[in-house]
Amino acid sequence: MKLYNTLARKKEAFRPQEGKTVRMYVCGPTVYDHLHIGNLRPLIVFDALRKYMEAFKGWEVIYVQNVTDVDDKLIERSAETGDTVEEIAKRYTDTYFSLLKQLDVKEPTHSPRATEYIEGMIELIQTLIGKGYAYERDGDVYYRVSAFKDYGKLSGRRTEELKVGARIAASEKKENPLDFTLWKAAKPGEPKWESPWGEGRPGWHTECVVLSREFLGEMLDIHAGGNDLIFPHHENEIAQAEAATGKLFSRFWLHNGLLMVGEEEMHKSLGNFAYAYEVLQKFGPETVRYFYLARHYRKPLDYSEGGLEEANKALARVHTLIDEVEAELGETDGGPETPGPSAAGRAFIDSLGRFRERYISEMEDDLNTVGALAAIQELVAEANRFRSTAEGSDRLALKKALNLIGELGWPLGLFQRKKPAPKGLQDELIKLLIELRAELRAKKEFALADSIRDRLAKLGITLKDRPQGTIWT
RNA sequence: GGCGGCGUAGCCAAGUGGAAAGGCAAGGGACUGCAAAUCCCUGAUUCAGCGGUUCGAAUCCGCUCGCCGCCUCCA
Repeated sequence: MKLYNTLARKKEAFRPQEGKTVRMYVCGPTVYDHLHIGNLRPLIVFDALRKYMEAFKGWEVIYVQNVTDVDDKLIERSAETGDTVEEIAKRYTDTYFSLLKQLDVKEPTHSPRATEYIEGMIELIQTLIGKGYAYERDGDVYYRVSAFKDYGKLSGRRTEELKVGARIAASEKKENPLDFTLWKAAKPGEPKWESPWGEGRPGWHTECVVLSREFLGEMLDIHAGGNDLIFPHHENEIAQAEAATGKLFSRFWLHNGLLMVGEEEMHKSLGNFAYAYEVLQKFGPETVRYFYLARHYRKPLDYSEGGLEEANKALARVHTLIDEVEAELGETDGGPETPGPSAAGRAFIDSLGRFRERYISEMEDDLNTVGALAAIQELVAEANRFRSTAEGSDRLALKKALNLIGELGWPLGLFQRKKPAPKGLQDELIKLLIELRAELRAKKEFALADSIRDRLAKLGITLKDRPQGTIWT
């Protein structure tokens, strides 16, 4: 498949470096607050990529996503609330994982907490100092940007351009304003670990290098995150990893576009954000996923409730088909006496393969989920046409369409069928009411018939009269 | 100032050299006792504007206009 590689600035053919194993790392959250709705985009998009690779390419994806549980933001939060850094980290790590579950994001293979790998970070910093890529000043350690000749290769920046007029805070301790912090000496009351340079904590940029290497080795297949991380975060990761190992750090760098509100980026500091859990409460996880996947992942996406409502309607079109075919055909396979499909039935079944091919070619082209959804929508239209004309056992072919929708929807986290409700007394009672109502309708006693329909509707049961009979969902 | 990106129907949005996907909204029709759903039909002679390259351009090149992101923490 082809993926747009930020490092090459173009789409490139992707396959794992080794066999069928994909080593993939996605930058995770700093757990100082609930996620906002914009934070969900990489989680959903790269989850879809991972699941597509697993389901359609037959690759095994080792998916690593860090949890940053020590950071300036956590320390600030602790000072504001009086809770300890540990308490805050625990609280928001828990809400983070429950959010993933709710969104049907497959759990990462590994979700390392930064604080559990401090030792490895210290070792990396020592290696860098030993090779001349870092230096210590008063308990802080800085990376010597001038020592790494490829600095800027990901973001397309040159160090001589960066240093002029840079907004980087000048520090007398740094040799060069571009140098970034690898180890920060602890101030009183801050979380701290012992190190050769005294008590302190690692810098954020060091964390991802160590955590990825721990589980994925020295060369990753894919490193992904929001495009706001390209500089400086990912650039600084490359500088550390490649200086330490002399090897390419990641073969592919994937970056999603940001969520916009009006004409500007959604950001906590701008106060224009909505919390993810609030939006999920209002619209539900599947609608949120559809909303994101209906726009190509590299482009900016405008957030609006209108956009979510539209996604919800597009989604409903698919679910109507699924629910109604389920309601009509249920678990039946027609039994052994069922004749095979007619010519029309066979033509419909054959057409399904074309939608599958279209879906695959869209997904293979830099994860074009927008085109993939269009393929599914066209499949739904085709199935609806077939549904309005097919007769008898031919209608069983609709179950093949449902199976295909489920298969294609799996990587997207969409259109998964609900577990079949156990057949019970309720089922029988509803059938009884439907039969009674049919008799009333035959006698043109519509007022009573409508009353049955209305009262069932109040119980959450919708009746739909079809040429094949009444179905309920 | 440097780097990157965007501008496609009323709205959202794919497509990036060879007949303008899909969704939402709107109008007309079919089906229906009604309802809900579904189906059919109606939409861009055109892709911000202007030039150029090409047999052929929304797609490539140049210029202009409008907008956004990064260059400090950010997904």
